[in-house]
Amino acid sequence: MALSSTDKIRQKKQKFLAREQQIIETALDLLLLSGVEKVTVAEIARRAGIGKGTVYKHFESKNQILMRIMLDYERCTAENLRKGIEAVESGNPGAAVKAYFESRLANPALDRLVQQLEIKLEYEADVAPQMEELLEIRRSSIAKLNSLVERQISRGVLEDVPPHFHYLACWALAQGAVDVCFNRGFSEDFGDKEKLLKFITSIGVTMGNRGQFRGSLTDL
Amino acid sequence: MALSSTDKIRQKKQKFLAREQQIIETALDLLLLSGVEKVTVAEIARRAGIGKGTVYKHFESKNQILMRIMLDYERCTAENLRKGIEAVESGNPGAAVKAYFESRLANPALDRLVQQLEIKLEYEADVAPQMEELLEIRRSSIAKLNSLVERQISRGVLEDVPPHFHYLACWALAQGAVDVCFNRGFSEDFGDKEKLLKFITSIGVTMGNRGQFRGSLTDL
Amino acid sequence: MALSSTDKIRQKKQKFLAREQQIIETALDLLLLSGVEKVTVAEIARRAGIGKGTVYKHFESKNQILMRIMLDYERCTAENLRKGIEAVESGNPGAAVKAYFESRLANPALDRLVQQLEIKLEYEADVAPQMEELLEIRRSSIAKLNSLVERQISRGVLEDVPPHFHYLACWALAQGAVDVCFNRGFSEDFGDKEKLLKFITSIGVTMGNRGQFRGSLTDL
Amino acid sequence: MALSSTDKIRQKKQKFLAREQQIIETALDLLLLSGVEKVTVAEIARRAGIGKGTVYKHFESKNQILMRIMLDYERCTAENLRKGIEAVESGNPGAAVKAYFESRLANPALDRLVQQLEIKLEYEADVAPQMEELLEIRRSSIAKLNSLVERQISRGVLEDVPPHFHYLACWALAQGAVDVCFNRGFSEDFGDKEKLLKFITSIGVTMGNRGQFRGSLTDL
DNA sequence: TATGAATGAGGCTTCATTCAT
DNA sequence: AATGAATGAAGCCTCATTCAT
Repeated sequence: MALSSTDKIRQKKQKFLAREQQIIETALDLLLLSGVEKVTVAEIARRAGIGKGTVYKHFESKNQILMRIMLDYERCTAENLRKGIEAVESGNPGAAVKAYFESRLANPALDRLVQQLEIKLEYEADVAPQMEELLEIRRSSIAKLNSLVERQISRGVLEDVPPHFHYLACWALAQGAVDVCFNRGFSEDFGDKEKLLKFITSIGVTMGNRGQFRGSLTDL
Repeated sequence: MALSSTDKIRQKKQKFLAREQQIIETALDLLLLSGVEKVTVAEIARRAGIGKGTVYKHFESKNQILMRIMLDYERCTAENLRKGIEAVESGNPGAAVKAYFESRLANPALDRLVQQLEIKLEYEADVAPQMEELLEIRRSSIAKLNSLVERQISRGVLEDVPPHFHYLACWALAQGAVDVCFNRGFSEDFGDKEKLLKFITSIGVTMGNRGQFRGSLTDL
Repeated sequence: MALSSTDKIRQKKQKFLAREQQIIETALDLLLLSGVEKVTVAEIARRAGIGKGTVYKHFESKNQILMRIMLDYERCTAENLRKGIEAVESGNPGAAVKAYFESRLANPALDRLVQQLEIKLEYEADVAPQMEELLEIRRSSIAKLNSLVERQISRGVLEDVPPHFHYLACWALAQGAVDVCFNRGFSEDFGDKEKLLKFITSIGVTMGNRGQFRGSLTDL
Repeated sequence: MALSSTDKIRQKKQKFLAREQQIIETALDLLLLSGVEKVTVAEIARRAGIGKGTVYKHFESKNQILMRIMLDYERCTAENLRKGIEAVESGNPGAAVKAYFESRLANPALDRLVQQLEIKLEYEADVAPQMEELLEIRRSSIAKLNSLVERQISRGVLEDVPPHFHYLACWALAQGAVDVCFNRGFSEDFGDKEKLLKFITSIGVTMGNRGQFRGSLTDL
């Protein structure tokens, strides 16, 4: 039953990577629980059941952990969007918007967290390369969206405004929908969040369609 | 021309209040300039040209300063909304939504700052009473909106969904519109923010109107 | 007996400056006692009877404290050298060298400490401006020495080698003399350090004089 | 052609010793490159192409590595000095001093490094035995020097001062000459370090000779 | 009343050393 | 024997708040 040396090494690497994932998940849990500014490296380590030093074997800095969470999320969102765009091309016109909304509203707490992380990390020098990578992902998504929207405008499905108006409006609504879920005073008493988010998604799917505005866009 | 004792006292009070306002404004400037987590009490005092100790004569804690900024803003928004609702009652159906959007999008940077302050202060014990006050303002606005929306639903202007769906969707869009203005990668290359915000406002004004969804709401 | 407001302010400033001096002196004591790498900011603060934070009201970083000690010492040495050069010009040919040696050997422990500080701080970014200032002081001393030595060479007092040979040799001997005082194994058993340093100073004063080498310099 | 068991063991020992040497050399390279306080065990291991744990199979602690470098150097210097003293006894009076200077100035960077290591390790408990060994080497050299100098004094070659004055002065000059090579501000602009060191060596060879001081030693 | 020096808890990070594989 | 992941003590620095003047 002896494992070969290669196997042992592979096993070790697996364990190492598993621990990395564990750090990220612990960090994520804590971030969701206590808020971005309350989480410390010491606490992450304690909760993950490891030493502080171990964290730094996996990540160069605390910011790198946060950045990793952001990047993972951004990649996931971009992938979902990509699938949605594909579905549009297969003849399902609302699919992209729907996919985007569902991707972001599937876990609003996480989405909101990532929004906050972005604010925190925006100009932190030690994660600049990763931030650039993130922006690159977005730019790629934008490029795809632009051509998609342009086609839909030329087909008369969407209002003839600059393409980015459409997807930025969409993004705005999704962004805001997430906030709705958490803001005290407005939403805390409403138990039917699910339905609300569906309603908002419906708006997202139809907004910007030609004819919706009934003349209110003449001044654009 | 010596001032009477009463006058002197009044003058002093005026000066004291003026200084308080100055602290708030300086803090606001710095918050907008550097971000919520970068501003220190020392810097506020320095920029306001007063001593750090003086700041604590006016506010019990740093959080109280931030809270005050939030409250001022919330009151202003609520007041604008109130005027909008009045206008609706004077026969201008879209006025409330328009007023609300314009109020929040007039200074997106400030709006965004306040969103962040709310996250930061959400569960800080030392501003709990003021936070309650803020929530009270919101509840009051909500009550007004609820009856307004109910009337518009019964008149067939708006879709027949729970009233809060309408204003929360509206709030979400406004919230998101603000974020659009600042997020890197999505919006940095677009110079026509003005028009974009008008476009989003247009969506806000028409969204939720009956007939917009063309059957997509059957499952609510 | 009431002090005027101005007096009070002045008194406060004095106290503040006195504390700054106290920090430097405490730091110096500790550095001499325990070695450059053993002294911590916490320890300095504790020994000075103040809080850690207070240290950072006076100095931007730990390195700045060390740099200050270096600069103070360098200025003092440069001033002593300047006086020595003046004395040379008043007709006392060995005065400069003697002044230099006496200045540095007056407190060998301090001189040695400063040598070590220089190594530590050499390429630390946060004290680069002050390091430049220190080098400027040295350059100024060098310029004076150069012209002095050139005159003595042309008068036939010193060997005709590049001027900097003379003062660098001098500097080397002083530098080394300091080390002699502290190196275990060589000097620990000798109680007559005073006389030894005088002997070395004598060498310093006469070395490089014309005729000393008796032909051993022909290959230069 | 299978190797005998004894041969295999011998081969293994060879390899083990070679690795030890490699660690020392890698450490030395790094120390010269980055400075005593910047080198970590991890970096040494990485550069040597071995694991960190392996380093600790060869040395009990990081300090032991540094100590070893010192001891190697000290032994080398002592050996050179011994040869110089032999040459003196063969009728070459300046040979000892010359050998000593040449030994130390042959690689000033290394000499300087060792000076710094000595400061660092001076009172470190875990290398105390090795430090004692080093001091023993020095004492042995000193004993030889003492008798040599005494003979030269009695022959009228050297000034009649306590013997250790002579070799300590010599040591001081060598020590300082090394520093001259590296100190910024004094030496950075001079390209003719070679000649300078020869000049200083010349001084070393002649200093302390009878008649040099022309009466300036009367007060000793 | 206004001030700003003083405080110290608490955060991030480094690195020599250990030990299970 | 060789490895390198894990550890945690220890260091530097920040900043909201207090308090003597």
